[in-house]
Amino acid sequence: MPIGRPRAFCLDTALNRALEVFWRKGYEGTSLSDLTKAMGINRPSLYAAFGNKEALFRKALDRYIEEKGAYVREALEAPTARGVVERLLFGAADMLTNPDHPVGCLTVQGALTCGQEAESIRQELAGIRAQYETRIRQRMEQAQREGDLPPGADPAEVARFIATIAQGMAVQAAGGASRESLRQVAETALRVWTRQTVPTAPA
Amino acid sequence: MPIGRPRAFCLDTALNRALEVFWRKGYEGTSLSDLTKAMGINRPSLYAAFGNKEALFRKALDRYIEEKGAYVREALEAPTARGVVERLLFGAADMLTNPDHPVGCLTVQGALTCGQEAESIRQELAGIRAQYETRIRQRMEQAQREGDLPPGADPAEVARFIATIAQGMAVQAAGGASRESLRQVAETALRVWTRQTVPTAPA
DNA sequence: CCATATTCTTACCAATCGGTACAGAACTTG
DNA sequence: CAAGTTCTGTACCGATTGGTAAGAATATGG
Repeated sequence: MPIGRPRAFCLDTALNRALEVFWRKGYEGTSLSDLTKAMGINRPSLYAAFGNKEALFRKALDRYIEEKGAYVREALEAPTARGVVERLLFGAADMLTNPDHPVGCLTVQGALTCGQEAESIRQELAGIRAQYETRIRQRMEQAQREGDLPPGADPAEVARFIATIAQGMAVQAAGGASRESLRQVAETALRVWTRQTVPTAPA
Repeated sequence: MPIGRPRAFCLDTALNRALEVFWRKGYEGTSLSDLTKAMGINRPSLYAAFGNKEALFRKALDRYIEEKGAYVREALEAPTARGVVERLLFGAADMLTNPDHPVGCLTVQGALTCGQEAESIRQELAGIRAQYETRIRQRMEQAQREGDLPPGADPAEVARFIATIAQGMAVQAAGGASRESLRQVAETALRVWTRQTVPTAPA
């Protein structure tokens, strides 16, 4: 046990509370008072433990990606390209509407736009979304090497398309879309999966 | 000409400037100072002419829908279902990346999440997005009556899928996606259009 | 018990937030 | 010209923003 007065709150749960608030209200929409109230601590405790609002957001974002983004990592490990997409889209539908936490996706609704002071947060989130697309593309390239994706298909195009649908689902979730409706979107996308990966049908 | 001191600025261009700022920074990310600076007027002039920040946003939103959403109305009037979708998606790709105004879609990035005070704006935007989907659905129902969409297809499902893609494109645009990449997404979606509208292929 | 180290609480900071009071300027009407 | 009306500019409002100084409180190591 470290020397000095012991911390009266749990870092872990406090961070979880902060994540929830940022998730619901976005970076700019969340005030320090919102945070301290939800975390059950005073302002100086927050600053001592997490730095400042921006640093706290980044820590919450790390946790979000680690925990709520776990399904993405698992999906990318599915044996077939089709399985990857299936897990990505249904995983998104479930995560985005999970009643155990706020709806939608933090990387989309955290700061899609913002004032000057939050610009670096906005860019970080955009970078994470870009990474998401990149990882799908790399997985599709692998699938193509493995003969799992037709040689004529464009992995980048497939990845962008899937990422766009997933991000659209995030917008839908932010607007209150039900899990069933998002699952239907995933189903629709999957129904055409095989066809979609073939750029041009031979005449 | 009305009695009293004449207004020293143009209502129309001032509103356009306001729209541009809200579009770039979102409702919460835009401050009164941002607005007055961009509009070239002082605070009391803004309040006298437009009410308050929220009323100004709503007026800017009206103009946005009227002008930048024109392509949606035109798209819905295309003769075939496929033509409708084609115009919707390529129109979105072009509008979302038009260099003459901010990138992305105001109804998506204006206030996807927010603090308490902007809640009514958030809901209004969500409602407009829902309307967008509804209008597509109604057009697909019409197409189905006209035999333009297979009887087995679900107009609501098609509409939701198209709306989701369009909204995903808006997120991509907010992240800096190029016009070409969004056009590619539109192309990908259209390539599978015919197949997609047939729920289950007969065995 | 003392010294040291860390956290907690209270109270505060300057800056900015959205919004407005007020006086003078600029116009029309008579 | 004078009266009436509306806009503009300055200067301000209370509330809230993110962030912190200072001292009391609580632990460990001696």
